[in-house]
Amino acid sequence: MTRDYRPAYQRVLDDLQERIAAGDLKPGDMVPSEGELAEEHGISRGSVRGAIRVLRDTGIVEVIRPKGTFIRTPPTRTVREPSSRYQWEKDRALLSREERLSTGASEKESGLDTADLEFSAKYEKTISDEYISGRLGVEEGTQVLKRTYSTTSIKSGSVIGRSNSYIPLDIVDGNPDLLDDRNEPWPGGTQHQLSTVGVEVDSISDRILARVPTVDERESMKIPEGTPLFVIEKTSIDIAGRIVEFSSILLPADRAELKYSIPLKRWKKGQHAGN
Amino acid sequence: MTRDYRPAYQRVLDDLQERIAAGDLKPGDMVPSEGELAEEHGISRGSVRGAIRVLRDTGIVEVIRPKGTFIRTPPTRTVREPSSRYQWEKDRALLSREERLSTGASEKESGLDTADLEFSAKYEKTISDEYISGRLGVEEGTQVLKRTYSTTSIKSGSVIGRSNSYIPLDIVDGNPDLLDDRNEPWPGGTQHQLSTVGVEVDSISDRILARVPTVDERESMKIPEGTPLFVIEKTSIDIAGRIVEFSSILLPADRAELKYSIPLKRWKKGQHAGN
DNA sequence: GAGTGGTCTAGACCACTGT
DNA sequence: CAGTGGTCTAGACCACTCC
Repeated sequence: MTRDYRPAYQRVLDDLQERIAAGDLKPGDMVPSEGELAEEHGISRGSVRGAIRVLRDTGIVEVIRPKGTFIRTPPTRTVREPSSRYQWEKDRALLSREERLSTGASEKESGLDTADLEFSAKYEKTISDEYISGRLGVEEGTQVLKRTYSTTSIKSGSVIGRSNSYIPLDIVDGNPDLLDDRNEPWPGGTQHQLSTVGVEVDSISDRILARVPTVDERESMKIPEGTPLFVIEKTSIDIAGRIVEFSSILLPADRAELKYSIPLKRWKKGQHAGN
Repeated sequence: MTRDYRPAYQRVLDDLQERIAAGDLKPGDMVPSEGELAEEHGISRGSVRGAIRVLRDTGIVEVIRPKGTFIRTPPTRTVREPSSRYQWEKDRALLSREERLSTGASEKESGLDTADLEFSAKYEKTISDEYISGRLGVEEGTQVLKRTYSTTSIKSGSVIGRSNSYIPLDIVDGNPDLLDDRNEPWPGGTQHQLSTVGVEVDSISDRILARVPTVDERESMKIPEGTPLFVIEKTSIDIAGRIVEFSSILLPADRAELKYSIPLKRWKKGQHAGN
């Protein structure tokens, strides 16, 4: 007689994964309750919970309390494509107000409906701490404009992205409109805002990290378990070589993907096939 | 009298986080054992385990069995900078064999020692499935060269990255050397390999996702709990507009960061300050 | 009131390592 | 051998929603 040496919770896990793979459990379906599964397998509820936790932590199921545990529907991903988006924003900064009004910034991201997006912004003057100073290349204690943005999908109630943007105050204080968050959403975005104080952005550099969200972030952005967070640190440099803006952008990785295109310089004629 | 309404495991969690924040528990230190913590707080071991799980899942502690639970030392991150790296690789494809030999590909990534890196490659002819066909823009069932790469840090024994690369076979079968993995590591990398069959890469597009690793990936790449996985889907397009290579690259996010620079076109003279 | 998952207890046995 | 975390049990009470 062959015994089954797998731990009890592993047997439940394998069983559920088989049912999902076989299509017996489809997205939206409720997983049998913990009590039922315990009885089915002749084990205690604690062990069943171990199996369910693995499925939750890998984003396969979602607990909706107190209804039950359900197979998750994979969310649609919003594509963020900085390599073309940043240039598009720069081109737009030269257009008239009417032309800029006709298209927004976040609507450029595909996969989502404009009408479904809710946008909020808050401005605040503050003093740069060690971290922000390092990123902006200014002295600690320098006055900066801190702008906090949040984009939410109304339908799903989930946050698409959230960002903190920092600009040295002396760059923007020539235009009082730039210090007032009632002017948001600003048609044309940051690059147009900067253009009103004579700043032309020359290049933008993105640093990308991924990590597990903190408990606070999970709750405030309604991120399900098993979903990492993209952290994009965006640095804008103007044609004089100054850092004119730094943003830290948080994107839940189950609803975002990033895309960068890198064009390469052409070889000169007849140059290929180095030996 | 004020009662403490937090769940028991939450109290242990908060306590441990305070001790870490205060510096009482530093990287490398052992967290008190589950039994000790249970006694300290007058609760059962099961509740203590709940607190420890949160810390493990957010990458703060690491369990080394059967020694104990320890505060993790944040690993050094390897910077991957595709926007300059791809151009650098292209430039290198034109150099002589000696010049190409003098510098490797992965050594361009900063943060790691060349001598510490172990590299392995395996080639295999195969038939493209639906997914790969879609990515390469070829018909399902087309013959492709599949190349599997793995880079490991010898010292830490952990995998830095792993990738699967696919090239339509008709592109490379003109040069038998390209079908033989004994020629790896190939000085100059993929772009030089392609140059030997007359292919000049014109642009490369990276699609970036992040997700929680599967159990298999966690074990084979020695990824600690609480660490997401970067998935980079890299598509190379040649000057004729053909897709000449597709790779899927896995990078554990605790030891990687990505960096992309986007140069912007200059405005013409006197063009700023659109109204 | 019935059913769900969240939390908790007080025990238990196990595999593994280091002394 | 002692000490660690991994697994497990058989109960229990709770807050919440739906009917």
